Amino acid sequence: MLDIKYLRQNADFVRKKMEERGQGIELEKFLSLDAKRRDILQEVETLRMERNAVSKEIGERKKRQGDASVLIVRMGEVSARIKELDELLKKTEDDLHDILLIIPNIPHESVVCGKSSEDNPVVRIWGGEPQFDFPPRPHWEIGENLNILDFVRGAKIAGARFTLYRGMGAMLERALINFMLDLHIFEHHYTEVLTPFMANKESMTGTGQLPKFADDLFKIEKSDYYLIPTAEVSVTNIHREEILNEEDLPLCYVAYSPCFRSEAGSYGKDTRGLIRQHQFNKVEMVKFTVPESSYDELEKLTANAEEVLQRLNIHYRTVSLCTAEIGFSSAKTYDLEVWLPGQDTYREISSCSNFEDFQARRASIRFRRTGGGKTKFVHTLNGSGLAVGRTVVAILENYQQADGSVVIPEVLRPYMKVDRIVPER
RNA sequence: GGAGAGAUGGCUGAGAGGCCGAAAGCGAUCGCCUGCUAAGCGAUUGUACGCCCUAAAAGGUGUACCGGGGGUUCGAAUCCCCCUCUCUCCGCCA
Repeated sequence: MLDIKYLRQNADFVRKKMEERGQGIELEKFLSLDAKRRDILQEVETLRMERNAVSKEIGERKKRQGDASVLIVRMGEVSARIKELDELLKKTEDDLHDILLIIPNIPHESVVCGKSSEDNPVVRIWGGEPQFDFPPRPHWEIGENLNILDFVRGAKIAGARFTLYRGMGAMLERALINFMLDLHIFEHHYTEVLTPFMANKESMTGTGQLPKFADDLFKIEKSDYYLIPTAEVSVTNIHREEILNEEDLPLCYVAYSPCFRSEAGSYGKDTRGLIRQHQFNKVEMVKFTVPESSYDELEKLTANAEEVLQRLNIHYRTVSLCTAEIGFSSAKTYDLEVWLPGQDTYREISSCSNFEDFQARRASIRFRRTGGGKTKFVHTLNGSGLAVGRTVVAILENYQQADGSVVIPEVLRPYMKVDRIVPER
């Protein structure tokens, strides 16, 4: 959510930035509602001032056994008018709020203006494509041949876009979760949290999933709960409606969670394999920082995510999303795209974003400077570190062997107890 | 699921229709005092929104806020209704 005063005073600039995003917003409606709200507020507050003064007078007259009936009658009228205006005010504020909640964040000045993923600048490339003396296969073939991924039974149990992991497949997923958590906890010094996997409407609104993206979420029937689409929701909302101390910042959390996404509107896209699932595992990093250091923290966060791929020794590149591609709540986002030889392409495996105060304002997450002063909104950041299912994909495809086996990356062997997954007889 | 108790500022905790943005204490900030530290003394000490002033702050002023929403009343932290959450007991349960 943008600052209402900022929006009022910089309407033209915001309009321009939204056009860069490819977003039209209802600025005129916002401005007229905003003006209307202030008109009503002035009238109703003047009336309240009168009511407060006269009510006091009534109390004093009654105490002195005086007659207050004329005043009481008049205040009855004033109160009726206040009630009328209050209703109008509430309606106006609700309408205003509705508009405010669906305006995206303003992209940071370093974000390039673009129209599609073609325009995302590549900022780094790490490693190189592995060479195969056989045609590399896609992970779904590798996984099925090894009998570690069962797409048919996953679909039987739940439906399309669900997968059953089996044997070393299940263990690989679990090893990756632990490897990533251990790295971020012990070497990058994040605090581990394990959160609820469902969240309420307030939390979903706080991080920006609601109200605009309700269709992307799974909602639990007959309740106010939604399955989280990312741990970003539950972790960021840890501090919703809190005032933090400057000396405690930055707060850095890491959380494992399953993620649930309806994938509405992506019918027919990535239907094979693990790439696009209704449920997938992710290790997520979340930071709460002071405004002046949030972009430094974004670089560190991105480096922390990249470290996972480097330790796994898998080729990837880092891109900076252009204005048309960054998410609704984000001011700047780096995507990590991992190389998938079986599909001869790069695929997103992590997304690291600085939301500046956009989420903090929605969720009312503030901090107080050491030594006092006014409270300010923190900056929030998050990044996948990494999407676990897609990491399994990357390992299967990058570490596949001619005989159909898959070598386990060095760093995972302590977790896996084996150095290779071989086909079952 | 049943029965009961509660929710007040950064924290603890009073207040039970008007004198309440709210006692007291703690904490914090500033100042004084003290050859260190501790103690002591004095002052200040919420948030949001509007308006005035301002380049912007500061400042002034008004309104709202005592878990959330409705109601009663000239007037509600206080009375009534609904909801949420917390705690205790019973039942059920991993």
